Amino acid sequence: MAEAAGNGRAGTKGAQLRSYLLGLIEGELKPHEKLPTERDLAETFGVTRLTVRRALDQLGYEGRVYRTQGAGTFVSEPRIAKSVELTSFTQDMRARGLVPGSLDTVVEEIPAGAEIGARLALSPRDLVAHISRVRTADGEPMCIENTYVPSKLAPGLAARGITGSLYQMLTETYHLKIEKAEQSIHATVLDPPLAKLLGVPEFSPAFKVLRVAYDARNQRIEYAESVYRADRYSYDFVIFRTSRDNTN
Amino acid sequence: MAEAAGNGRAGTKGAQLRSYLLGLIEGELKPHEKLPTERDLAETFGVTRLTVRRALDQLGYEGRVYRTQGAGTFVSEPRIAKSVELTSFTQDMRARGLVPGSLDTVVEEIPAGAEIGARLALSPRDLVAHISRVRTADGEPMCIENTYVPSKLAPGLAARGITGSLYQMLTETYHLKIEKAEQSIHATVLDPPLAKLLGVPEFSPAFKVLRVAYDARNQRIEYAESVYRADRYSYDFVIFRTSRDNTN
DNA sequence: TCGAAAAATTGGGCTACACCATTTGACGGC
DNA sequence: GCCGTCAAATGGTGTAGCCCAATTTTTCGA
Repeated sequence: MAEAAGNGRAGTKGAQLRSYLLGLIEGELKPHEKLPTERDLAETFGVTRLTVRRALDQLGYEGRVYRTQGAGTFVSEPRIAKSVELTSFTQDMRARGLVPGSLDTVVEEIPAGAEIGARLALSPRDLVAHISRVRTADGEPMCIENTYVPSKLAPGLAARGITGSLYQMLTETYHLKIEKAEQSIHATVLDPPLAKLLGVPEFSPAFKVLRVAYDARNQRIEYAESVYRADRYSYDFVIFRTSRDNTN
Repeated sequence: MAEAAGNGRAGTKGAQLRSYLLGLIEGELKPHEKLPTERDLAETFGVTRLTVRRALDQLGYEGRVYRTQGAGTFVSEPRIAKSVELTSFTQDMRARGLVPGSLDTVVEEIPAGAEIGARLALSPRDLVAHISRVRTADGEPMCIENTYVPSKLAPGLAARGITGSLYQMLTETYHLKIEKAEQSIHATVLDPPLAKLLGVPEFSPAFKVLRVAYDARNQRIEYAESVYRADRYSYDFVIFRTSRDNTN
């Protein structure tokens, strides 16, 4: 592995450290084995403890390690899945070792209308690119996706069409980097037409996911409504008790 | 100890700062208004910028503020719900201004068996307290909850019975503080008996949530299987792009 | 007058150090 | 041999200050 992401040295020291630690976690160490101490890591990498802590804290938040005061930092048991990270369908499938694809892709430019406009903080008259497609993994339908992107942020997107990853195109062509998203997950059942599209029995359970994605400047880039087959999907994540409120 | 018990001042400086900032966010400031700068906060509170940053970063992670380099830190639009935080049903309902309750509570002590044992990392023969109840909000059924706690961690729990919040009892009686949980959310439909318990039509959509909860020492405290009415529940959260991988 | 360049502001990352809180393990008394 | 005590190890919180990167504001010239 050692993805290293192009760029020889990888960005910050914290990021380098993170890569190294991920290597340890996925390579040498087994679950519940102890990582080097913060002070050791700081010394061997020539950075401060604070920098080490930031990297370890992040991994802790992602559920890859757990930390106990006085004892040490330990590798977590392997995660089943990970929905805490922001990924596109394409990334998600590739991470699972599946080949992502699309069926019935339709791209059009339409006025946002009331609902989509509200989601993207646009006037109902503003134009958006609407991408509708059935997403597949290894050729099998997995979800139905309707994505909306403000035309003024990505002019000509509708004309250009979508080949693979929308996120990739947004990044490379329009320099729009999505950094954050608000997601709302609902449970539903598939009505006959949707069930047929996904190739499952009518009234099968499904997830309906609404997502508003933002860039670093809190600008709304994308609104997406997706319907996922529940037999192939689950959401798995780690949550923490945040503050020290005694309000039980 | 003793120090922060009554907590007139709340424990750490970071926590005090957090409280103050939450006050600002929920009180004086409106969405998209600018918070004081890190340097200002540091000075007025007599703490370092690092301490301020930690508090602000945490709020950012929780989606209550957003930060833009060079510009400032701003209040986010109000959250619809929050599932990023670890709460008990009781806490969750109270936070929404509803009165939590229980129906048909059954508490028994049984051997863990294969599945529950695996979830709690116990031998199938080890005893667990099994609590089964229909949770209500303002008297209306909201979810069906089956909770399992290792008997050796909470001896006598089955005999003692449950009155209100299990989490509260675990904390106060057994000094078991849950700090982290792994949650897995599935979509399903309600079979007739469950539908009847929840007072909704048969085959209504629902969430099935599996949760393993840990304390600070990564000890498994609780395993819970819950079924929530989908018409009353959704999961809403904020996700971030974690690292700087260009692997689109 | 307006736009581009320069300066100030503000968050992001890091160094170096200090002390506290909890856990672990070794030592020693019984 | 067992168990309590105490010191060492380890993560948690905090101070003080530095430079960098992105954004916003100001300045100044065409």
